[in-house]
Amino acid sequence: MSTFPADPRTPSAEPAFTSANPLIRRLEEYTDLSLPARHALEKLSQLPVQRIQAKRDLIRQGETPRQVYLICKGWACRYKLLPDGIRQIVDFPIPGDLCDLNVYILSRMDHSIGAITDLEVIEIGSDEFDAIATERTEIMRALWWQELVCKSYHREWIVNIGARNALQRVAHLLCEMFLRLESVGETDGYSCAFPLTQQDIADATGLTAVHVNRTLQQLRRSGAIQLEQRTLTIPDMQVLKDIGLFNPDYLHLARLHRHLNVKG
Amino acid sequence: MSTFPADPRTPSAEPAFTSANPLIRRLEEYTDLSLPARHALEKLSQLPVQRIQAKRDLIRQGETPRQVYLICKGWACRYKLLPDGIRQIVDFPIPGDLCDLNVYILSRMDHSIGAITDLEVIEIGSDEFDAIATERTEIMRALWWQELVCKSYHREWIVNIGARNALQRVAHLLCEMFLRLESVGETDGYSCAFPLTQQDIADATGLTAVHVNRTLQQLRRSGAIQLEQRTLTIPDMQVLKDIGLFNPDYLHLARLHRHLNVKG
DNA sequence: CGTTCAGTTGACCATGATCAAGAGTGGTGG
DNA sequence: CCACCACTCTTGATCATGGTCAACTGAACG
Repeated sequence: MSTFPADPRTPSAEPAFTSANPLIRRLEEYTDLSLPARHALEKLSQLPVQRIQAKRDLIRQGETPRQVYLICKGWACRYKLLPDGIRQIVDFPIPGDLCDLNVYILSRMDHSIGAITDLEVIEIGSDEFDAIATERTEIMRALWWQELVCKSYHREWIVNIGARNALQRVAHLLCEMFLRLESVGETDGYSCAFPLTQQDIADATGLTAVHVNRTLQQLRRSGAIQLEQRTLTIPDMQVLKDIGLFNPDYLHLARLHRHLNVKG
Repeated sequence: MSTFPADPRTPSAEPAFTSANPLIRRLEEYTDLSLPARHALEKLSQLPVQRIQAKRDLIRQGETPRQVYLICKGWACRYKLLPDGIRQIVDFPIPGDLCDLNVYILSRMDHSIGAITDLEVIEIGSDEFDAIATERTEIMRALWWQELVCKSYHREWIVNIGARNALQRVAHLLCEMFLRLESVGETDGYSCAFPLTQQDIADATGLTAVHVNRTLQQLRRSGAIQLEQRTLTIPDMQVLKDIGLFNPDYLHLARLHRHLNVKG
């Protein structure tokens, strides 16, 4: 990444078919990766997988990060704890997401990363990472893209919590997570696994669990969603988007138009 | 930035004295820049200055960014507008801040940038920028540091709006802005220029202007702040930090300990 | 001097918080 | 196999933080 060539994205009608590898799928939202780049990424994914139990932390606020984590399977959460014990979740990393490039730049974690579900992660040490960074500036550029997109999620979460009411907040969160899951192939038609408890949703939206409960019931009653047994179904995404004042631009999903059930 | 050398920060007791140039001051929070790097940055700052009137937008959501803006003088705001007209501010860029590196990676702005005060900005086109990026990976690394720190601000704003009450939110915002201003030499002892209207503060904290008014009065009555004629004075930072549950770690100010009136 | 904009104040209201109790579910060990 | 426990979800009653609406003040500016 010593130079910044022009944006390599091309509006190709049908790009090379996406991999089952979530990282590759994710990065291909941004650019059509070259074959050698894909191979380099495939090789990364063959590093030994670490398994983390649900509710454990990968890393805690204040610690010095030693490697980048690539989420292969399961949901994580980035969160901060206030002195009074309140937990604010600021993002839900899902398969294909990296936590965090700042390993190489910031010396201490300013937030914690916890496992929502059992996780499979790959820990990428500096050596492997530097090798990629050196060999394939194309990949580094795609990784920085991911970092900037995650920053865009953060901005939208500020808007969500600061400017929307309870119903809109919850609807918006469900839209975001569904589309992000869809973009890495983790949905099945109109449904996806949805492992968050109502307390998790509350900590992410700045509401209480009690009120999230009532809000979800309202969304269910209106027919906008089904949510039971940790499975979310969105029969008509447009309805949910309208409720949540959802505009998908901030997800920076270039290939959004190819996705099922989404008008953009 | 084709490789990631180890964190170059050293806990030197007294680094080379900081420049009057806010960008250099800002980047020196992260690393002691080499002399050639400083010269390259000084040269940047000699590009022609653009003046933007207060309340004008530098760039709007949906537009394609064409250059990086460096704020030299004045306050800006990043914000998003909801369909129902509500404005949520997600950051206040101040002198030394760049908006945005994503020019080179993201194709469309997902938010707008407006001028709070009259601004002086330098527009850095791709050519100048690529030259720096190529010649001085040290600078690129420092610029990415700034990007990641800004992302950390975003996270803390999510926490601020999602997990703090009105008094805490406003106190926290005042702490953050004062320390950020201090780190680029824009404070004067216990005081700084503070051009935000109560409506601006409201749009940044998810409150209403009326309630911000009452909250500021409470902070004034408690002696935590003085705020009049667009000048903010914080007689005892510790008091305000306690009110706002403020922990400065997320600012990633390595040289914080050198700052006046701050215990860390 | 009138207009505009920011700040201020008061009365009233509503969204969502708090508190409390109970139901359903899954896992664990006796 | 069942009893127990922990956790999540659900529901109702009540409360409070902060929103809404409206009017007024004061300063800046042409």
